[in-house]
Amino acid sequence: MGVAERRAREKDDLKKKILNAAAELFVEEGFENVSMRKIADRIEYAPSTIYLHFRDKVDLVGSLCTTTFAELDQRLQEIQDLGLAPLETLRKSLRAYIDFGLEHPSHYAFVFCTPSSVFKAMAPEGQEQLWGCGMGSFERLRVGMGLCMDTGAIRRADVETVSQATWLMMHGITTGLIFEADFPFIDRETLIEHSLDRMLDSLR
Amino acid sequence: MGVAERRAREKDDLKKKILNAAAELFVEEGFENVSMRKIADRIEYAPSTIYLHFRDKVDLVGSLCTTTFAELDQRLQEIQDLGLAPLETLRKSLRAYIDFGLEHPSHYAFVFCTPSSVFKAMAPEGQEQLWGCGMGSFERLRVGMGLCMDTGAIRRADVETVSQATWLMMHGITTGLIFEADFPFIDRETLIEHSLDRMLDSLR
DNA sequence: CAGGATACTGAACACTGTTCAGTAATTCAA
DNA sequence: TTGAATTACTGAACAGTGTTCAGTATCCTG
Repeated sequence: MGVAERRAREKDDLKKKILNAAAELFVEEGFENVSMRKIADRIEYAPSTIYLHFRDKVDLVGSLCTTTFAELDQRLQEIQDLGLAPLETLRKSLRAYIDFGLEHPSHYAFVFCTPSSVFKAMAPEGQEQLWGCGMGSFERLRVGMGLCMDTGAIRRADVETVSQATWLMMHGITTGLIFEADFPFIDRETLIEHSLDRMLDSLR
Repeated sequence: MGVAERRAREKDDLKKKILNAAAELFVEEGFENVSMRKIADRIEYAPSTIYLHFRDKVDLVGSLCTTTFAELDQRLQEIQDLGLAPLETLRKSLRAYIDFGLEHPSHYAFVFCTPSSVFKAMAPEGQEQLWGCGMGSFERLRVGMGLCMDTGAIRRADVETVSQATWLMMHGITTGLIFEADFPFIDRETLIEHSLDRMLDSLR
């Protein structure tokens, strides 16, 4: 009775094929320029077939981003597992976050620079997954921040306030460097490291 | 021979009418949901008429944003004219910037969260104007920063580096609060003031 | 009043996301 | 080996988008 299994596998294969094609187009041309027809063309199926596997375009791209952001979570986990001093772990995590965003500008921009109204149309489960992914990463920041305070690496303050402000700044660096590519920024490495220095210094 | 003048005035009136209608729709529904047909409907003209006054949609919205961002520049000028201590001027300016962004989320998002490729299609003059507007504001930040160093209000450092990093952080606060409206942020006022405190403290 | 400039329009083109009736292929039961 | 039923997939259509352009209607000038 392996028929059902094979069928399910084939179904899943096509879903992955769609996601792959979409991912390619997404990084090649950005969200705005990805169309269902282009995706369908690339995998040689009719556009309507995609709708048998995804509720709509946002659901598809959202699913794509969930997968990619899981990678960020993994990277943060790995850094945490290194067992470094809390402040060092925190700094490496912040840096990893920024680097991740710059490596996946389309994904980052879609998740954080799309009006929330767009996501409201997503399937609740997909919405939950994407949201949970982001919240998981923020949770890591908050915990790391608390640890730094507990060990006296930074001065004691309201963890929530400090974490949120830190995320906002970090987000600004990422978003700014993604979209303002034409701005005459100084050397990117210098700019990021300087910003991190200041963000962490202000916590001491 | 006032005919030409009257005609020019009428032409300009219609242009303003278009801009007004677009501005309304822009704040009501955001960039994505503004369509040329909706604008045309609102002013009771055919969609094609708009193209007699604007090269394309980006040109129209860009023109809109240029006007709005001129207001920011004016606010910053006013703050500068108050003749306060350099550090106080700087802080008030940063705060004004954030407030401006939060008051005009659609404009801010369009200017800073739109792929630069989109602007490349704009008329060179409009592009120049919008760019100049943003650069003007940044110039103000840089000058203010330099003044703070000269008077010893903050420690001496590379003005360009410090200004760019500061803008990125400020931009993060603005963008983050605009798009992540669903995130359970703490009290907005507290969050902004705390962030400004830290940004400036790290410069002392 | 004729002729020319100007303002404006309607229809079309090529695209978009999305839906759904209908077809083709595959599997299962008799 | 058939017939029925489930499943997979498609083609055409709908309503929307930005944009173009031939053609009309209005106005101003000589």
